[in-house]
Amino acid sequence: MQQRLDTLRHRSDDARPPENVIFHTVEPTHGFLQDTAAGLVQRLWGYGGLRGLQRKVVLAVLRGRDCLAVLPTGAGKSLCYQVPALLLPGLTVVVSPLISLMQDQVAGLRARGIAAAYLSSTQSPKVRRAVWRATLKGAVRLLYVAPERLHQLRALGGRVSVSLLAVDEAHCISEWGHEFRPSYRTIGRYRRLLGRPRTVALTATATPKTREDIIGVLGLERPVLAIASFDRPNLYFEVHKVADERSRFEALTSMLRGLKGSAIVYLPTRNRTDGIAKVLRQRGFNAAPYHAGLPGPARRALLARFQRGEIDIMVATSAFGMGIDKPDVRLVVHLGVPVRPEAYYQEAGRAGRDGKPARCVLIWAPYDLELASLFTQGPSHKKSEALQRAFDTMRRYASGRECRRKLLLGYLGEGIDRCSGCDRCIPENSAARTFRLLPRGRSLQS
DNA sequence: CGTACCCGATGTGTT
Repeated sequence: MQQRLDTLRHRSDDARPPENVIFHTVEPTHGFLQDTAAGLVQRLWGYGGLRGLQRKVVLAVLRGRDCLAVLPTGAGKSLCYQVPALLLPGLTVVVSPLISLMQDQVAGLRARGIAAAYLSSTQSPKVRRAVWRATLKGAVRLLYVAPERLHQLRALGGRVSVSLLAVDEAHCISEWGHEFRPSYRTIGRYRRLLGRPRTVALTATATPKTREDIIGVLGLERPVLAIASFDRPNLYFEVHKVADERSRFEALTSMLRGLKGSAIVYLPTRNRTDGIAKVLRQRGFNAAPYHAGLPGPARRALLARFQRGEIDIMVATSAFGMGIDKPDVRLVVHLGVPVRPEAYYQEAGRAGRDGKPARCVLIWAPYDLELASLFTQGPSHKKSEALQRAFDTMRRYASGRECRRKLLLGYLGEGIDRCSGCDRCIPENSAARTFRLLPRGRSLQS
């Protein structure tokens, strides 16, 4: 509670770029042809055109269809709704989970001359009023809001028609909607209130069950599905079982000593994040802790320093996640066992975004499984069978003999022909050579 | 365990 107050207090005195509410307007483009969408992408983004599944989504949305897009980071999810937003008349409402994501998106759009805006608690009443005024005048093409604010869209009162609703990071409906951010499960209601505009839901990770949940909650009608492969051939998956904290720390430092480039170390609690970061620093590593207990400005500074390469190792809770896109993370280590495989895969997948070889390592001790099992009860001690099943998969991931990649991708609903590298399929030292994971002469096993 | 929005009360410093 105290920490929550701290975060709030620091948010207001935080230095932010000036809130510009003067909009430039891009020439409206008429016509619903593929050429028009491609032309727009060329003119405003400088890309050759739309890519595979991206084009599928854009065309489906332009034809008036609902759409569920499950595309990995880097596939260009944002364009899937931004391009239709510019080609359709009226307003596009984008539901986004984080203020920082809204700010990034709006800044990017405005840099291209697109009239985009967001509404959030960080804005002064003056700025918020200006955004509303511009929106009601029809001067805003894309309006970003958190789900908690959707009810305010009643104020549009039919004066502005919403032609497209986009739900970014739509997995939040399933992952956060039940306990943490219940507003996520009410989006469907506001969709009906807005006259059931065509709707596109986007996420990078969703199991078949999560997809059904998203479709149900939003009330998508015969949605077009655009689902990409999640296999990341350049990632090597490995698991190390240890008996105690001492050997766990030894395993961790031996990996970090061989590190070329940057790494993320994930821990289950803030306390342990602080502790491990401190000990690593004492041992001479360039590491820093990151979690939601730190004041907002400090978090932003840490993120910026990590992205500039001034911090090598981020020791973090799951707060270190959305909106991070550092291409050259060579190693992601989990100390402890996450409950949900999709969360594990998403965090581990922050390694090797540049396509070059990278390692995803889980270091676990038997008591980690008991702790994780406790978490499957949920915060209100409700038994969740779905969570139980998810954790069974993670237990098998940690302690079973199956191919790590096949298990994770299978859980995400994808079958694979062959594994490009995990400690069950390729012996570690030959993998160390293939993946160039370590400097010459070092053995992977400590 | 850990993830974030929202709002409104209270306090601090500037016009």
